[in-house]
Amino acid sequence: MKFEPVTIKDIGKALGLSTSTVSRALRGSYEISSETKRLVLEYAEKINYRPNPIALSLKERRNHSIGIIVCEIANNFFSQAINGIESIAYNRGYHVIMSQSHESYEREIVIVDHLASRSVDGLLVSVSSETQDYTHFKNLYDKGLPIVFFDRVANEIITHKVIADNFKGAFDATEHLIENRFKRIAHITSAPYLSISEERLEGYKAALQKHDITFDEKLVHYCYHGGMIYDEIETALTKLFKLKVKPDALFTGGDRVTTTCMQALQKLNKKIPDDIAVIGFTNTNVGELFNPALSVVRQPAFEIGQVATELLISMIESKRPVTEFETKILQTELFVRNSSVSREKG
Amino acid sequence: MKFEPVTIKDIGKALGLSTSTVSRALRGSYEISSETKRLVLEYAEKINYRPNPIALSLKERRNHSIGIIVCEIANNFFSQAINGIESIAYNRGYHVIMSQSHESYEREIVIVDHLASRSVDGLLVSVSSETQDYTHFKNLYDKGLPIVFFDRVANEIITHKVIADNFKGAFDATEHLIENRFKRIAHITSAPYLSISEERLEGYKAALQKHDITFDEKLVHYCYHGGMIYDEIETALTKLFKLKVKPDALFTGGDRVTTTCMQALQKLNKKIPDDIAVIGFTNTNVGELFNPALSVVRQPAFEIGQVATELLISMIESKRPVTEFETKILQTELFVRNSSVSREKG
DNA sequence: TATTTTTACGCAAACGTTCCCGATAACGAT
DNA sequence: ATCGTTATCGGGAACGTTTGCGTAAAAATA
Repeated sequence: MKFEPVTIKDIGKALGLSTSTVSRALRGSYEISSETKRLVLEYAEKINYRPNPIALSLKERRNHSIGIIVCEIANNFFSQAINGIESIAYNRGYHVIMSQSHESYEREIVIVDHLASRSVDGLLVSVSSETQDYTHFKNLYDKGLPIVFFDRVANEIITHKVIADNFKGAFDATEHLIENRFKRIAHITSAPYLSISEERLEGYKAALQKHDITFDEKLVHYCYHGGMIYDEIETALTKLFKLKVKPDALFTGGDRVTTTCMQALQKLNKKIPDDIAVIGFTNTNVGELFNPALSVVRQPAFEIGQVATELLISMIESKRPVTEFETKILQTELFVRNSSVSREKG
Repeated sequence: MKFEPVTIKDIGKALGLSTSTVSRALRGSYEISSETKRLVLEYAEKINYRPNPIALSLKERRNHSIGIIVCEIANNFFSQAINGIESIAYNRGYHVIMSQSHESYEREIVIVDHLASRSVDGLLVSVSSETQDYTHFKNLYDKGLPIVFFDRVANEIITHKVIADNFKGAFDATEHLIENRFKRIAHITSAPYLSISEERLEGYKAALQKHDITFDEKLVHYCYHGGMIYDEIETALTKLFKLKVKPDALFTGGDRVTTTCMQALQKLNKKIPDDIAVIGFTNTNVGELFNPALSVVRQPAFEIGQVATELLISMIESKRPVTEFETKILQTELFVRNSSVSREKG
């Protein structure tokens, strides 16, 4: 099934004009008589002519499309971020091409290669949780393909980056727990080499230190699949509850990690916040409907997407090579609800 | 910022061969000596040659990309459906280009026009809640652009469609409420002209009829923005509670409608299921974490996306015009939890 | 009237590929 | 020696556009 496109040539033939004249008339060039312009415009309108974007891309060596690589779309944070991306891209005349790495390094490589073989003008990337080596990005970037990282960034690559203030978000969440008299705060998070994991861990540590609580390695668990695999989370929780001195609170470092933890806690029959208090990084918009209402650190996902896209497009459209790069850090928001406020201790 | 592409011409120049020879060598044509092939292949590998997909698209008049139009990505059902779409498209070598109508008819028209001006080989569409006129789709479809509708379909257009069994899903949900002794069942749903709304309403009515409960128009409320606007939902609920004979149960017809209803009920201080029982169409995967655990009708979103994509690609790749169309109906799943089971009445 | 300027348009190349049609050489067959 | 084959390659058109350059006719100027 193919559909017969109407081209500039068809207009020319119908009107007895050359393609160049038609092209110029369409663009309103001054060297075409107004009479001819009228004729062309009217006819084009009549047969509903649309310029072929592929031909244009070939000429201009531009696609007017940007590629997005994220781990999952079905994730509150990323779907909101993509929303922000799309809102800017759309206004600037760019298409958005999406791919999911499903947290797989292998797949990320294939996708990058696939997307970047010049079918895309730039890349918006949040790396997979498996990714430790960034040469697949580096190669393309060095060849001149604009890339902007958001959320999970590749620190090795010098380009624009847009992230939430993960350190402060984690610090605030942890301090909030401490201020509510919780002393033994566990931390379940994503893969350790992920930039977000590191930043959040540092925030968590800093809050403990500020309040003279010694950091205990045994209270930190990394889930290499970012909460996508239930068992990984349940195992981590089980281990935590087997500790001689059990944790009385839990700070989770990721969207999926948080909700999966909640499910696992329910299954393990743990009462929140009595058995364990919970606060987590997540962008769910139904936290207040949970039982109990879930305290969360919320990232400005939509804005992160927007800012990243603006930076990317500025790179794409820049005439001269960009040499000054910035890392934008957007503030998180703390929503305190019942899951992190002890009824006894309060 | 642009990056200098390596073309078939560069290879030719470097090796003293014509572009045609290089092209043929790359494709392994039999009329090229194995020695030349080796040379070309090696050199291409060395300089990391990638064929320019844009040039190919221009030649083949194919893009190997499919457009998706949905109302919102940040929606459990759609993000899961897109997941399914992407899983198939990826394997078949297609890119996925996404757009959001944000439930706006105007915007849908712009998007369709934008996407379809031959930059896309086919369209996967779930129409916006505002859309009542389908000529923008019809025009393109008649010109030969393959379109497959999923979830919210345009019945007027004869093509493949993939939907959940909305009638049965609604029937089951309603009957479940009835079997749990609820008698006055309200129904809050999306825009009335949406195919899904109609199908679900019919299922709801059928269940009432089966159990000899007379249908009461006053118990049905349409939310034209599909739950995206909080006030619309709260207003509907308030009206329901002002009825002389108040409803004792609520069946919600959509992902966003359901979660927003839950939020509004919480704000209105209604106890579930004592004040009102709730069951709703939603694909949230945290329903069991709600307070109380939420009963849901779940659509096979991922599979719907997959099937729709398979049908679309089969249309795209079909040599002869497709004349036989099917409407695939996939079964929903009922998850009964506490929100729809009365403690008193049970 | 002869010359210059302006107006309005066409030709052809280019973007990167593929592919039809030749072309050239080597080689065996006649 | 001539011819037909076969193997191997190049030329050039085509996909739909844009654009630099050239040029005829018309208009303006001398």
